[in-house]
Amino acid sequence: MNAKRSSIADRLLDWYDAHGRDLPWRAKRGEAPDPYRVWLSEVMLQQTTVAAVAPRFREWTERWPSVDALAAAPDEAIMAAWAGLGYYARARNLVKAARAVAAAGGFPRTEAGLLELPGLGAYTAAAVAAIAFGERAVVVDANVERVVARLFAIQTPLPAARPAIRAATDRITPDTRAGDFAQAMMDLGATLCTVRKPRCLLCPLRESCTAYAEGDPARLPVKAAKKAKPRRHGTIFWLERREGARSVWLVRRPDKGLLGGMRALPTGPWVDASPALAAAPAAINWRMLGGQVEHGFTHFNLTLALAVGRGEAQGEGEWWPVADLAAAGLPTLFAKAARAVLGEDEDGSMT
DNA sequence: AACGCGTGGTC
DNA sequence: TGACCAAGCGT
Repeated sequence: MNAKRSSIADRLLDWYDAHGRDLPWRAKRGEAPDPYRVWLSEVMLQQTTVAAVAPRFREWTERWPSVDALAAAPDEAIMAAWAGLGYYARARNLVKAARAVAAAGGFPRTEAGLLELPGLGAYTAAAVAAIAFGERAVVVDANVERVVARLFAIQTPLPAARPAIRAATDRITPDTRAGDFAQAMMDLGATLCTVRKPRCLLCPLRESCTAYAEGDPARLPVKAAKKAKPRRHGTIFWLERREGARSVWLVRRPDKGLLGGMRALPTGPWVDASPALAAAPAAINWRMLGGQVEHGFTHFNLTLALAVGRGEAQGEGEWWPVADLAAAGLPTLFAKAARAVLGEDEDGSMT
């Protein structure tokens, strides 16, 4: 059978066997995959780059080598360990899922069962079912959407094109090695069939690719226009106590919403106009620092003024030794603000 | 169905 | 250099 007649899946799997990436969560050839590592890596990789995840995955699995170990850990330790990775609902759901799995004595072994776990949606349930358990599941992430939209020259803009893309992916998914097929599609999307400047001359599927034949594969997939990001303003309060080791007042953010459940510096409301001292955690004389902190979220940009003061705190929170702030597990926004206050910021994010 | 939800890299 | 984007999920 020549290359032209062999299936897309066959050619892709041959390419994967020769050129697939060596990633820390992938089982070595001939070894059985560990569902815990597959699940953890898939959750970490949701909307997060391989480069960002790799070191965090290694640290995490060294500290908590099994789902039972993770299930036994305190919430606070898990949330702090997730700090900096973003999308903190993933960590909240990770805790719940780990305890459900530990209580059940193991992971569900089917796509439908996995879909019941918190934090596993259509993509992750299919990926874990295929990669960890060998089920023939149809795995569609942003890489697969791009590859498939180009292979079949699907012109419909995303997200309206999703049903057609899923159906096309189903048609080319093999009955065996569905997990390798999914990982191969993602490797292809990450290394050759990239958003900009795809390297079509190296692509094992070039002969089957309609977008390549038509001459401008980078044009696909078409995407709906995005809304402009508003800018909001707020104040971060850096409160130190007067006595004892140098300590700063930290609060825990509400479980739902932005940065939910994470340790944080107190903030006032985030509003459209300029900041004020509303909602300060102490009625003291605050000193406003000259610089501001800029931070971008998915759906808005934030400019934060920094108020510094000394005194007794009001409300719930804890005094945290400044020397040990790295262990508090602050989300990047607050870590950035702390650096600015402590004058450790050399890269110009103070404006 | 559209929106809320983080962060860092890329060009 | 700011806009775009990444192994999406929950509501």
